Amino acid sequence: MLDERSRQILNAVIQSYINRPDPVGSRYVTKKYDFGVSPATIRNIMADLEEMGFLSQPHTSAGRVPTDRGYRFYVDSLLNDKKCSFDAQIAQDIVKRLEGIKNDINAFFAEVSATLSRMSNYMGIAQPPKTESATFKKLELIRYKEDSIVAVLLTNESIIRSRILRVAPPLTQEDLNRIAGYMNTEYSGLSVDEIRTILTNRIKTERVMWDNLLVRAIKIYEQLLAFTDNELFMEGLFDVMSMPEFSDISRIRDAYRAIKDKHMLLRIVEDLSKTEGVQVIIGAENPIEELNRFSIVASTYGACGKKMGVIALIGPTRMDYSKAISMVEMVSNCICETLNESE
Amino acid sequence: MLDERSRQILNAVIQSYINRPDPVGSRYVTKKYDFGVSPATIRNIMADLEEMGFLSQPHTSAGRVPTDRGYRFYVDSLLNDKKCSFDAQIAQDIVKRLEGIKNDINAFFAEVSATLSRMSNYMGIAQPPKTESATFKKLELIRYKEDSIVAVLLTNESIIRSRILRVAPPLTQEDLNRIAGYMNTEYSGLSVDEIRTILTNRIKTERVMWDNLLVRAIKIYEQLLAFTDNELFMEGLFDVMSMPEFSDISRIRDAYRAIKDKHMLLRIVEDLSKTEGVQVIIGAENPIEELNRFSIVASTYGACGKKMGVIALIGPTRMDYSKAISMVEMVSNCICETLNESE
DNA sequence: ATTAGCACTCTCTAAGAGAGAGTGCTAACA
DNA sequence: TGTTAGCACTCTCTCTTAGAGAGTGCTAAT
Repeated sequence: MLDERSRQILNAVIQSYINRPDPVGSRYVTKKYDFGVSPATIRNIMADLEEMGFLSQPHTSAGRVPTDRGYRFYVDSLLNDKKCSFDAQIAQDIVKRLEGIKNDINAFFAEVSATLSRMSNYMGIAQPPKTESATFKKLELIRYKEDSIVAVLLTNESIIRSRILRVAPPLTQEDLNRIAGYMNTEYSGLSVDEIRTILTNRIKTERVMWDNLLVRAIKIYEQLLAFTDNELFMEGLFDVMSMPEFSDISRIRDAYRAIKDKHMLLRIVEDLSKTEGVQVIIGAENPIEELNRFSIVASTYGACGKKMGVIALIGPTRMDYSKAISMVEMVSNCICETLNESE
Repeated sequence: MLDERSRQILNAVIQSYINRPDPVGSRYVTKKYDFGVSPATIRNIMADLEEMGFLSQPHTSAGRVPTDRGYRFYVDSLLNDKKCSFDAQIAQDIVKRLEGIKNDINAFFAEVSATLSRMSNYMGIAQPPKTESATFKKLELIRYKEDSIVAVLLTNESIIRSRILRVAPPLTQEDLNRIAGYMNTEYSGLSVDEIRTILTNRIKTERVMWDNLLVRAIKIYEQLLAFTDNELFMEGLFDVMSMPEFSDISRIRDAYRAIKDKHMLLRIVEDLSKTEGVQVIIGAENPIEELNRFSIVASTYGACGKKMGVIALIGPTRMDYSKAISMVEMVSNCICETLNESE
């Protein structure tokens, strides 16, 4: 439905516009790209492209601007074509930088989001792996004060979760040791979430054989998991906001609030985490209205084939998709590499 | 040097300007505040105040705007006069909200900064207590993988610090227990920092009596403290940035970077933490040039008379100092209360 | 000491003119 | 039939100008 030349012109317009957010005119296209035809011809084709919904005009006598549909076409052909691969050197640098802090899962993913942002000038987002999907390694329970204990949960994925929990009635350190011992011998190697299911089933079927302590164990375990430290690291919000298309500060207020709102982003990220590989959400494709002028390039990451979380870049719809996609892809690979090494 | 009426007029101008950042004219003052004199008189006095450096004019035929010196005068007399005390109800609400999360020191101070920001519409900053100044309660060491252990440090102040540490050569769980046991029996109740000093001294004087393990203990302890999770929570950056005086987005770029830069803020906060009580830094009083158009209202907080950290509000120089001061004061008290209860 | 009156200064806004960029259409051309 | 040159037209942007409005400083009168 779109001949080769039209596609090339569409690409030319989009790339121009990505470089600088000014409407692209026919004359400019002939000057900058060598199609061997006159501006008038370009104009005709651009009019066609507009009719098909790939381009639009801010006003009658302005150049053309890509529509979301235009970007979509562009991105799809980008995803199908060759991947513009990244400099291996850069990847090495990132791996090296991440290597140093892989033992601190939060610092690690904070650095991931910072790296994404720094390299792209868009907003970088990194969701650390959920404790729930990690592999239970060890539980340690320590008496803290009369009515409170400290529970420390270790997983194979270098995730440590430690919390002060309220327990009533009080438990002795011996009790705690027995509970922890039970958990550690029985459940080591299962996923944190599986254990939760098993525990709740167990209490139904076995009817308090282990008596009190099993119940207490479950309570503690639940309490420990109740804290959703479902963090999301983001960096570079302001970089995006200071791009020329957002120079009118009043208009971006809502967008800012939406982007800043971690919960809202989390919802999107959760959706994304269902699908593997790089995904691109362009402008109004996003269900969140406030984000209609932004695009998201996201990818899941994981180790050993297991999806563990999502990283993403958020930028204006006219973002450099080619760069963003390859960057997200690369960083995702770096994460996998680093995580796998630490196994 | 300043008669009563002049002071009142200065106050009037400043309060007007705080409400809305428009230069304040003589006519406006007579209308809004009832001094029983004509605009001409006000003009004379304002001219005097300008001469003394408390007010200035954006241009010859505009109203007056307070200078930093004007604000300083205003704030000082504010601090000397009655404290505008806060609604006890609000304080109760805050205490209640904080109560629920006092066991998670990070969530706690994240909430503090959010509360400060939400209530004032300025930027709220909260520095959680440093681990170093907390009281050592217990150290727990757990073997994690061949060459790494998990160290968990508990303090009386509900601070948990847990890290994966690399240890070489490997240590058995027994070794770890001995090290932890040693630390727990010897040092419980001292401050985390004191212990550090004692340990290093000890190794010098006692010359490796405890042999290897003491050295290992010190190494682990140092390693654990090496991570400066000297966090600073901030909330509401954008609220400040979207105030009318910053409507020109390009001009606030540097300021944004300065404010966002936690390290820079940390330096200021560190300075502030030396002095007790509420402190106000107005505009250019701040050594950081990028922050010359902002003011900071800060206060230390602590429990049992011990200074533990700093909270602050950052806003434009025309911020509502009265409100900001009493708010910071109140929140500081709420923190103290909550922390003391948990002892 | 205070005030009314007045000339003056500066900003802000609206309106208008002209330049510039880019389009769509038409008619000619290969 | 696809391409192109030419041209009138549209819309934005910028610059200028003029006038309104707000507020001042000064002077002379109270």
